Amino acid sequence: MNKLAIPSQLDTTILAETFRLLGDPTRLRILFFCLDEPRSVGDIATGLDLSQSLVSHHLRLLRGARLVRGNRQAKQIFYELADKHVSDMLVDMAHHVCEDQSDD
Amino acid sequence: MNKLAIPSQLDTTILAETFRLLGDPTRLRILFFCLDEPRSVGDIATGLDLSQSLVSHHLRLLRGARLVRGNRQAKQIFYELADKHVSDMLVDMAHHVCEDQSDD
DNA sequence: CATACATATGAACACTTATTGATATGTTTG
DNA sequence: CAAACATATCAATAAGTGTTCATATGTATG
Repeated sequence: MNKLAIPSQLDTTILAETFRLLGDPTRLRILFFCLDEPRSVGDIATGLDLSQSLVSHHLRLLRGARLVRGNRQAKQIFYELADKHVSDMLVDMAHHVCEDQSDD
Repeated sequence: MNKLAIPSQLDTTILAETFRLLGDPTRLRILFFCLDEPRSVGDIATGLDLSQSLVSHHLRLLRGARLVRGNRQAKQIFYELADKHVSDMLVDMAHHVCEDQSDD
């Protein structure tokens, strides 16, 4: 794909779908919480003060979009970001937004 | 902010807000359409086959988040991405997602 | 100043989605 | 195999959002 080419309508839809998933504060917090090390569902729920059910629901969406992966370890399932692309995306965007904070 | 620091809850909210706005196919198409050169509302509507009203509504949201800027030129108003940060963000993410397309 | 053109706004609707509470599935241990 | 623990799923609800249609605001021109 060219540097500044307008994505096809299909690509746009896929891209939007990814953005949409990242566009929820709870999901973003879950992602950042799993950024450094894999975390179990329970740890996420406790660490972010969310219900286990809610965490599981969000993880399903994130899993469906291949933004996270889960590895079972006995009874627990540890989730981490799917790959370096995803984590880079998050970190880059976080930087963009931080440097972007002009007054409103 | 540190490279891998977990953003504060406030930052997370702001970041999510930005992602959320990018998470709509129509808005994304508008943004990409204005990526190379400023475009009038009418041009956007015609070029993307959207109603003038819809384009205007979306532009208001994008304006509110300082993702686009509009410059009046006689009767028309030309919109362009707010700054290099925003365009870089878009291009970077587009690349990420393109390289990310594994089968599902 | 009236008309035409370009953009913005308001109300309403259909639709999606985040959250909760209850329950089911799966996994280990006694 | 039963009990305990961890995670996933189901159903329901409340809140948010994209889109449309009608109308208003603003700007130039005769």
